[in-house]
Amino acid sequence: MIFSRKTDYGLRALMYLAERRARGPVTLSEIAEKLMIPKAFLSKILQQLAKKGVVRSLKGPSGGFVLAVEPAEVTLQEILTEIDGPTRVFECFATEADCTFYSDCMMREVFGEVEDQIGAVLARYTLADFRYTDKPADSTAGKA
Amino acid sequence: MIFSRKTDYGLRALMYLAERRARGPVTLSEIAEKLMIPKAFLSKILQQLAKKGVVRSLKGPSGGFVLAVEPAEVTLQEILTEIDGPTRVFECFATEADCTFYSDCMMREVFGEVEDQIGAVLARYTLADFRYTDKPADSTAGKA
DNA sequence: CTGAATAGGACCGGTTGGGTCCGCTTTTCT
DNA sequence: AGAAAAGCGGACCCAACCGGTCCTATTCAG
Ligand code: SF4
Ligand code: SF4
Repeated sequence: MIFSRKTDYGLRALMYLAERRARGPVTLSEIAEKLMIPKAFLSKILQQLAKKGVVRSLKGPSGGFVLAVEPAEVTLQEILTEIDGPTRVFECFATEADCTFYSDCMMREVFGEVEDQIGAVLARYTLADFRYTDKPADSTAGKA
Repeated sequence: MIFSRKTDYGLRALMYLAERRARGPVTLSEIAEKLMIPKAFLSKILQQLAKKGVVRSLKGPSGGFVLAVEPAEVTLQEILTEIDGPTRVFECFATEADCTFYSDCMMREVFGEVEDQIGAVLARYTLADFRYTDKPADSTAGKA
């Protein structure tokens, strides 16, 4: 599986942050709770994203995370790369010496093509396409 | 990584078998040796392929493996599916209850699209496109 | 100064990928 | 019939990785 839970968590968190952008930093706890993501784990993901510059993190009280990019400006491909590293479909593990096919390998070619196609799809979407809409007050909680 | 060593080994073995098709069964040992694949491991892969009907296996002396399909008739997609199972790019692990996005999830959509694209590429090739050509007598062995 | 917040390192249990071993069965050859 | 040459298949093994936890250090608002 190319895209893991981490991918999912990270992307969802970014969607959430995109929505709250205007309203200042959002705490880890809030995101984790609303999105039902294990807090400690999400923390790691967000830290990573912070280092890559996708989000900004503010310490101290009234701190939290803020999206640092324009949602429509960052492609899904970029995001996934920052979370999971470049999308690798296959990696040739041999060298010229231990693979008969090395010098003219069809597989490397085809798998390269596959990777390109994936990239192409992923590049067509931006974070702005992934909208978070707040739940309309949980139905089990009596409202009316 | 979607495509593993197993994929690589299996596909290479099939390429080899495609070339030797006319000349009767090829033994596991021969394939393993020529292709530099761990014998016991390759055995497993070929067994699997035999059960799926891609190759036929003959026991006893003068036995071995024979390709059971027409190289040009079987797509890369089919082959890889038999070796590795269906090409899964992402699997949603949540249910309606634990993911806020469930009912209208963009990710599932996009990842589905990605899978389709991969399938499309893979379906464009057949085993016949993956040719094995015997090495022209190893260059280190003095020939001239 | 204190408390609320992130940063980050250590650690951990389960799964899986890659691979081995060995005894069993089938088939052919003499 | 028996020996030898194949494949069959189950048990096992190891290392890496994934998902996740925990604990301490740091930073900053009030
Ligand atoms: S076949 Fe191609 S990809 Fe596979 S090992 Fe040989 S060179 Fe690498
Ligand atoms: S976001 Fe979509 S894919 Fe991810 S868990 Fe929720 S429903 Fe499944």
